[in-house]
Amino acid sequence: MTKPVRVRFAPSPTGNLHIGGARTAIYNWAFAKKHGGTFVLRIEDTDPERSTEANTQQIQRSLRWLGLQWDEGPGVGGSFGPYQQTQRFDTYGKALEQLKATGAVYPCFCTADELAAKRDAGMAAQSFTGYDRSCRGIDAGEAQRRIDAGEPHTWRLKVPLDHGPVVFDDLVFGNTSFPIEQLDDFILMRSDGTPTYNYVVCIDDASMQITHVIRGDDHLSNTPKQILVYEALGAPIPQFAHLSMILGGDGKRLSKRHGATSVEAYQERGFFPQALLNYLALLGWSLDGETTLFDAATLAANFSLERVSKNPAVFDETKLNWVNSRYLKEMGAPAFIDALLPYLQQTGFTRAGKVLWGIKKDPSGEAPDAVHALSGEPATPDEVAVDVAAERSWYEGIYPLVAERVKTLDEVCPLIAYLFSGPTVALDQKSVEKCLQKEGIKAVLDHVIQTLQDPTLVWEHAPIEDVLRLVPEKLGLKPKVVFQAVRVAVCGNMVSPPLFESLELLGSENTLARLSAARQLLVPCSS
RNA sequence: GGCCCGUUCGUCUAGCGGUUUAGGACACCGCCCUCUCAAGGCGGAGAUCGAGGGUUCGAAUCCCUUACGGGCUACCA
Repeated sequence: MTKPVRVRFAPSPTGNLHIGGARTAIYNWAFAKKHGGTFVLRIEDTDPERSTEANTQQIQRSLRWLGLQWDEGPGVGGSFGPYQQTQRFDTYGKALEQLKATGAVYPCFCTADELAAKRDAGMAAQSFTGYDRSCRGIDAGEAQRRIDAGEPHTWRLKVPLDHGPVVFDDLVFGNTSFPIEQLDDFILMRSDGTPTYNYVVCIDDASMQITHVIRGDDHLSNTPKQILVYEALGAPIPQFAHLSMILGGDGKRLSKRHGATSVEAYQERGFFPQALLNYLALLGWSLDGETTLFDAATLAANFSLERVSKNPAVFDETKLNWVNSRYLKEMGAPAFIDALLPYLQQTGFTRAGKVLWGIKKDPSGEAPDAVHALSGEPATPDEVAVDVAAERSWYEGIYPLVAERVKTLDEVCPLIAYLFSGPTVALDQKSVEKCLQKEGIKAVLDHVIQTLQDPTLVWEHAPIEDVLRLVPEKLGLKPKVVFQAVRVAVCGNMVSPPLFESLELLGSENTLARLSAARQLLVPCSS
């Protein structure tokens, strides 16, 4: 009979949930699901300087967004709470009393300055730099007198010198061993009465009955210390699985200077949670070495720590983009428009009634020219939402135009801006020169206008294409010449989503207005 | 400095002593398709498995040494 699996993700709310933390959470979640276990969320907020409630909330939002719902923890409760360390200080105090009673700890009266000096000396001697255990030999009675006298002191673990190497079988790294003499009598309780990380993590994992500790490998070297605490406590030692870290493109630890590192940033940039989850899962784990696309359920059903890599992985946004684009191509128009709504609202694009009208407000100034050229009063998010609801099928028509052309949602609006600028469109100068200002283009536009003015023409992309294909034939021109001219005249740029579908969405009125405008441009003196 | 960990195409990885002329994916290059851009199809280039020693009939796979990278060495987590 093996105990039911209980794992935890224990972020410290000193920032947003970042890529590395998310991957740790994903593996913990998947491991729990795979074994029918419990996934616990615990907030490690013992550092009051850097921990904030806002970060605590943000981390939870990002986890939920990724679909990693915890079974126990903040917001959902559980029978091992509270799940925030700042609310568990009495537990740490009680455990310390137990350790005092068994003589596993001792008070240390060394000051921070004294410790620093000792450390420097050890460093200079090029040897062991841990605590020299000078207070370990202080007589118990004297120690008590000094404590009673109010002398500041910390509580250190009395490392059993005759212990022999601390060994454990890491589920990722395998058998790992640390010489006992390398472990110093580290502090469990600070002089201000707050507990240290290596202490509380043991108390919490023990009292929450965590069976598998899956965490970053920056904790690999801390593990022997923690094992000593478990032993002093007489508590069962969980299984450990350490995860190698995620690096930036330069091989250095991933940090802000590599660009976006928070889950929230990727959410804002238009990545899908399933795609991020999928990509992150692949950073250090593989399903079978062949499969790259899978959903959360497949991950949960197949996850295994044995297949977790020991090597640090470089975070490659290009591949994330590709994974995201695959999800985008599969999702279908309804889901796409739902996901796109916030971006439309931010941009202020609306399709007010029969007249298309676009408004762009881009304070960052990073949007392409086509977007900048639009002007007018921005539509409010509510107006956009109302418009999208009212013109749902029109909006869904956008999906096939962009689904194979963008990788993330934030690329969509710049690409479709021309659909929202009504009877006029901003013309890209270079495109005009290349595709419009050429011999014979005026005649082309005349033919196109005439053709499209046919009142019997059904304004849908297939019939539009059928009649327009006749134009180059009649004029003895290459189709490309004709269609590129129309594209620039109507879409404003020589690069755009598919032409005939665009004309359909634009409607005959706007299409013809733009064609006429372009024709005027070519013949300034003509009325 | 000490201790611990890691090292397969540019990147993520498969590989757990012979089935490997080291497989897949992203990126890259070419061709096809084509109204642009994409997408898609087909094909290509790309790792002597960090290096050097062993063990073995046989090693990317086991052992040792070394180089490089990373972590811990805090009254941070």
